Amino acid sequence: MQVMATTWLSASEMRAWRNFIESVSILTAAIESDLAPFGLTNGDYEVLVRLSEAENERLRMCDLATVLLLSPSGLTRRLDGLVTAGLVERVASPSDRRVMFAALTPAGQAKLAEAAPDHVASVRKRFFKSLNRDQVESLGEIFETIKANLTACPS
Amino acid sequence: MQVMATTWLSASEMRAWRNFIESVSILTAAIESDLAPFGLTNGDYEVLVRLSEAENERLRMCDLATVLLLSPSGLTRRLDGLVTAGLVERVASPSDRRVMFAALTPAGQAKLAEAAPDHVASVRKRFFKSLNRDQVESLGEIFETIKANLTACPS
DNA sequence: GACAATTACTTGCGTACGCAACCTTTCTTC
DNA sequence: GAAGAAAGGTTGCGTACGCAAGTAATTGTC
Repeated sequence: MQVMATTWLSASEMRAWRNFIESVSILTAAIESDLAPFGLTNGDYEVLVRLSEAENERLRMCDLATVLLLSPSGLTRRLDGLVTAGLVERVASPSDRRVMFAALTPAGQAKLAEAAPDHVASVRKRFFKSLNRDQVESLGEIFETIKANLTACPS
Repeated sequence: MQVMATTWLSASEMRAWRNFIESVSILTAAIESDLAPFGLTNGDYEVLVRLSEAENERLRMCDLATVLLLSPSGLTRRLDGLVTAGLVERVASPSDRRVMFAALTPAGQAKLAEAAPDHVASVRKRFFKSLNRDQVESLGEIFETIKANLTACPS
């Protein structure tokens, strides 16, 4: 499709790209497995966190899907599991009958409180432990930039 | 919720962590969709690249699984698709009859040659475009460190 | 040289998730 | 205020992949 002379990745870019890709794989698997003893997946945990941060510990499904970068159907199924586990409730909106809220239950709050310290420790150990202060700073800046660039050109 | 004295993530760490997580989601989806017109997934592409870099354009299944960070069964299925598409062949090893090689076919080489320029352009556009030289350098260093840390403590 | 133990790969099964299709409710427009 | 458009959510279907179990071949041990 693109006929032009290709500019390959430089050695420096290649190093960044491959290490990044591989780190992501290993990291998510490691953090996932650290979370497994609590009966939560990484995605489950994210749901609980987002709900706990929300007003009244509840969010509309579509808003939750947006912040989690999940498709509507993906969220529906993810929630099914959490509802079955009793950690989250579906609550109909009184004002708009299309809308369902996902609401944290007391059990969900308890589960999050139980898992959070270990999860934070896990992230620290897997991700931040080997980095110095400047690197953490750089990292925040770099991915803020990348995210902005990604959302700017969704094409 | 949090009753105990946990060392939470600092603001700086939080920023790095969330932007990182979100960038990964958006980035992989974007790159995946850039690759879709070629009939390849991200994972497919990685297989083709690794085989193209290997001696005789072939690798033992278990070695390929290792470099791709994929489970044996995951690789078996991934290869099924590529074999059906005619991009890769399974070749029995003459010296060890347990072993199967995954070997790039001419069609596979052609497909890679066809997709690579766009893929590189995609990675550049999505990931590197907004970063300066120093940031790319930092990134390489940071994820090299993280990867080393991850492989060092698999616990 | 027979019999574990190990290695290489595949298959059955379960889970996660995206897309497209669908239903319901609300908003818009005239 | 009725018809069409849009928004919110769920379901059916297909794909990806990990784990555990199974098969086949090789290696190690005595």
